[in-house]
Parts: sequence; structure tokens; C-alpha cells
Amino acid sequence: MKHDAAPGKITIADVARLAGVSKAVASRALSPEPRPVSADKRERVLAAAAELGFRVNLLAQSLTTKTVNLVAVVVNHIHDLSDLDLFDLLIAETQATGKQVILLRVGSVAKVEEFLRQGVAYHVDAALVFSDFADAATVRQMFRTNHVIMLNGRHDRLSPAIMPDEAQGIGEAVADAAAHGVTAAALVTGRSTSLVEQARIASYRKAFKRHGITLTKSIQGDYSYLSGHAAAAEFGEGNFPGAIFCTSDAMAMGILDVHRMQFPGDRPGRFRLYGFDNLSLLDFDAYPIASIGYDKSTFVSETVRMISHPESFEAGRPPVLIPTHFIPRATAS
Amino acid sequence: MKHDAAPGKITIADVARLAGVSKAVASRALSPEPRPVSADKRERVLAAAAELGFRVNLLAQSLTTKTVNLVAVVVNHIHDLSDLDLFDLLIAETQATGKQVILLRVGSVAKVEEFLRQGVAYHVDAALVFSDFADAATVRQMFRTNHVIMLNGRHDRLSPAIMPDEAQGIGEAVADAAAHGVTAAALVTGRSTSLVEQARIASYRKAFKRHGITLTKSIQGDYSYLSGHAAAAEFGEGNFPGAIFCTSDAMAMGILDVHRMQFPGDRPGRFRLYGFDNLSLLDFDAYPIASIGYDKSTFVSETVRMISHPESFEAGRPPVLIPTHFIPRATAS
DNA sequence: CTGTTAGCGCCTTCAC
DNA sequence: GTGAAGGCGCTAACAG
Repeated sequence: MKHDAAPGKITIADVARLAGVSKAVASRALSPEPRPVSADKRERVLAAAAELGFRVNLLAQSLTTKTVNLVAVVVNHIHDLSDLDLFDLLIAETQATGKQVILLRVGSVAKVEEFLRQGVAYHVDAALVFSDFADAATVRQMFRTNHVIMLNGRHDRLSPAIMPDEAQGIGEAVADAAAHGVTAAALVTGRSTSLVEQARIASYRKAFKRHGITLTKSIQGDYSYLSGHAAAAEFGEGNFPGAIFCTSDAMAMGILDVHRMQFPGDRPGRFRLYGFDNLSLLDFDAYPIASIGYDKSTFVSETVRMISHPESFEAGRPPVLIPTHFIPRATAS
Repeated sequence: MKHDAAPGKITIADVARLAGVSKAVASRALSPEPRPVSADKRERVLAAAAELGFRVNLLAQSLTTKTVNLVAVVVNHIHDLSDLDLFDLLIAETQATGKQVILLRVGSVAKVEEFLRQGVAYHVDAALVFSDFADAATVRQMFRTNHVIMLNGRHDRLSPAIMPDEAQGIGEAVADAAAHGVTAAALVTGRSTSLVEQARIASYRKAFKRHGITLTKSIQGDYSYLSGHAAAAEFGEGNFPGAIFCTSDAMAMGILDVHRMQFPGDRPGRFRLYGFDNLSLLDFDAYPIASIGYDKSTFVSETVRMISHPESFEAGRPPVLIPTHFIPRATAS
């Protein structure tokens, strides 16, 4: 029944001819929207399309409709998507709205500029920006679209933004430490060139001050497990503050592992340990690290809403904030 | 200098007009390929394009060139890409060839059929299939392309395939166990509906036989950490075989955690433990699990080669095999 | 080397 | 309800 032979070769003209109608009628019959076509012709068209194995060419379609049903997701590396659950949900929901996801890995600032020069980019309906290598204006130019949704904190007044309200969860975590008698803490951070990271660090400092906790040590890592390992070395024998706060779960995992090695059986350990991101990995027994996270489905539904209803955004609107919360686990419970 | 105002509104006609040349000349000047244009006109065109902030509409372009520079990657869930390093490399290399990646999450067999019916798919240049929900013929129809690269073992003679040669690494792992005096082993598997998994299981059985190892227990999981947890329960007190082989690292992690809980300090443990996939997570101290893996860059470069040189494949060719190897770690060293 | 012409596949007027 | 005609943005083919 199906003609596998020449994929992509069958056009709407073929369908129309086989159904004995004009191209216009075929187009209407094939449209998902309700359009004026008589019932019998619609059926003939549908039958002919099935018979031929016809599939509209979305590209040609978008040339007239001005919508490609393509959403770009811009990341530095795939590891930006440390949260696979979030990403999985995002793709599923985006697809559910009839749009496809095109994944753009920029890797470096230089790469952004290269994309800009070479114009290696589609005219997408919207762009979702996780990468902190690009600001809103750059991305708008990259994709020739004004519909850029910033998730990296580098938005401007022309582009909508969605971001976790990190201050809230950080406040809760620090309050937890204070409530357990912690008076001195260390902070292990990521690259402080990122705006998000800067804000995060500021939130911790503010919360420490609010709760009368002294920041005794601040160590710079790069979010990775290995940098957590390295950071752990900075705490000499019995030289631990009451709590260690990390701006990524991976770093907290590195610290936990080094500490376990040094002091076997010392679990939950001689300090309270707090991560950040609430990776699903933390539900594995080996890494019962208290963390800070937010409701992923809220984040995703806000994002998808923004994709499908761009008109709901007005220039100058403040970012949509997703509340974060402290999630206690064995390292701080 | 740049006109941010109307993104995507500037066409090659505008550029041609400003440069005082015909559309055809502008098109040639803007082409990455060397095409006949006088030097001064080329410069005027380039200047005009920069001035206007022009970017070609790849969609319109592809309508005539018949190539969209779009590669589809088909997965069940994002978690299929358990190996983020592999995926990251794949995207980077694909982009380096000037093509973009469109990510299609199918989630279920039903979803495949829905895509097929609704035709929610592009006419891509090539499709890479990780998902085991779809066979080659289905994917060819989904994307209206004959260029489908199967990575899930469900290839036919019309489509090229690339797959790890799992038998090799499995043989090495089982040989390692035998060399350490193991005579009885258990096998923890994933869904056996997958062809790849069936082949994997068969390889283990064959290797066991070859080395005179008795398979005392076979437990079915679903590749997940939790199913590893559940599987661990099946080994009662002191009821351990010499070795436990898992067809995924995540299951091995679950087993290791349960075992550590039951017998604290019993490390490396009373049995040899082997995972599968060689996740980068295994380099974290908490999960020093011996595993089976392959060289990612080889896999990726073969895949990308197949994308850019489809003509190099002839119907009926056997799959490209990427050798796998045993990677010893604390649980089996 | 250059400009004109003619589509690519589809959808949308606009008369009928 | 229907069909013919025109055009989306671009490039290939053709004369010059």
C-alpha cells in the first residue's frame, strides 16, 4: 500500500491529482485546522495521501506560514543539562505542542561569534537559552527571531526570562544550618563569571549574615566532581567549619567522597554538607546530600507556556521566578 | 550599524538592491562555495549584507538545494543518552560538519505511530536512531529519507548500522572472572524485548559456558538503579555467587549500595561485580565498578562519517562494529 | 562574469 | 465549496 520507493518525492500535487481535486482543496483537507472542504472530497484526499504515503514538507510549509515549529535549545555543553529529568520533560512538553527541538551546542564564546558570522542557524520560532555564553541580543540576532527565552540570567528588557528564585532555597538551607547550631561555614563555588553564580554567592553571603554565620573559607571550583575533590583538600585535619555549602551537587559529591576516604565510617560526618541542584543522583544511597532544588514541572510548564504564547510577554516584564526549596538528606537533616 | 528591528525580514533581494546587483549575484557572493562573482561586486554584496544584518533563510534555501543540513536524533527518553559524553561529542562533531541536530523523543511505540500518522517530522538529511522503539523501515518513512543510521540493532539491509561489538568486552570480563577463580555467576538483565539486550545476554551465556562458569541466577531488571536495588534483595545471606554481571552500570550501582548497607566495610565485597556502559560516574569514588565500554570518539567519528558520506554505504553491508573492552575497577581488579 | 527566468512545495488570496 | 493564480526566499539553469 505504501510507496517506500521515493521518500519525500510525493508532493501535494500528486495527492490532489490522485484524488481528482485541486491543490488548494487538497491543502485544506490536509490541514489540521477546520477549513471549508466537502466531506467526500476530504475523504478522497486523505485516502490518496495515505495511499501515496504523503507527508507535508514542513519546510516548504513554513515558507508561507512563517512558522517552522522549531524551537532552538542553546547550551554550552550537554553537561549544562546536568538535570536530565528537567531536559527530558522539556522536550516532551515542547513536542506535545507540536514543535520540534533543535539542539545547539555552542561550547565557547568564540563559537557563538562563529555562528553569528556564518549564520549557521535556522529561523526558529523561539530559542531557549541555557548557555551563559550568549546574551539576549546576540541570540536574537543569531536566530533572526525576537522570541528568545533566557534561562541563564542574561536577559534584557526585550526578552522574557525564567529563573529559579535561588535566594529562597538558599535562605532555607542556611536557616537549617543555623537552627542546628552552625556558626561558621565554608562556601565552594563555580566560575564566578556567570551572572547566575554571582547572584547565588551573594545570596549565600546575605543569608550567612542574616543568621550570624561566619564565612570562614571560600573556595573556587568549576561545578565538577573533580573540583569538589580538590576543594576537599583545603580542609585540613579537624579544620572543618560547621557546614560546607556547595553551589553544585557534583562538587558536594566530590567533597563527600574525599571525606569518606579520610574518615571511614564517619557518616553523616563532622560537618553539615549542602549541595545545589537536587540531582536525581542524590536519591542513590551513596550520595545522600541535602540540596536545593525546584519543581521541574513548574519550570517546564512556564517555559512551554512562554514558547506557545509569546504575545503574553511585554517588554520590561520581570523574570518569572520559580521558587526553590531546601531538601534535607542525611548530610543535613 | 545592524538593524535589529525586523529580524528575518531582510531578504537577499534587499541585499542585492543595496549592493546594486541582481539577486543571483548576491546569492553567489554569499555562498560559502566558490562561485563566479567579480571581486568588487562580492565585496559590495558582503558589505550590504553586513549592513542590513542579513542572514539567509536556510529553509527557503533548502527548498531548492534539497538539503536541509538537519540531522534527526531519535531517542526513547533522554536517559537513553545515559552517556552524556558520547552525546556531547556526537553533537559537537555533527555541528562541525555544518549540520544541526534535531532531537526527537519518542517515549513509546505508540508515539512512533503517532508521529507516523501526523507526519510531525521534517525532511531531514539523515536520522540517527538510538531508540529501540523504531525499526529502520519505520524511521525511513517517518522522515521521508532513505538515509537512516541505526544504532539500536534494528537495522535491515537498506540501512547502515553502527554498534558496539559487545561480545568482545563481555568475553574479556567473563575471562577476568574465570581467571580469579569464579565458577558460579549471576546475571542481572534489562528488558529482554530489546534486540541488543537479547544479544548481550546470549553473549554472557556463551562466555560462561566457554569458561566453565555456571549461571546460578538470572534476574530481570529494567536498567535502572532502583531495579538494581530490587535485584540485590534476591541474594540472601551468604548466598552470593562468585560474580554478578549486570547489563547496565546503574543496576550494578544499586546492587553495590544495597550490599554496602548490609555489610558495612565489606569493600570490595564478597563477590566480584561487573557493570556495563562504563559511565563516567564510575570514576567517582563511591562507585568503583568494573565495567565494559568502548571508545566513544571512534563510535562518533564512524557515525559522523556515515552522515556526511551516505554514498559510502551499499545495501546489505554488515554493521560497523566498535570493539568493546573490559575496564577493571575496585569491584573486579 | 552577469542578469533573467523558472521553479522548489506549499498556502493563501480571490474570484467563481 | 472550489480552483486558478500568485508569492514565500532562494538558487539552478540558462542566455548573454
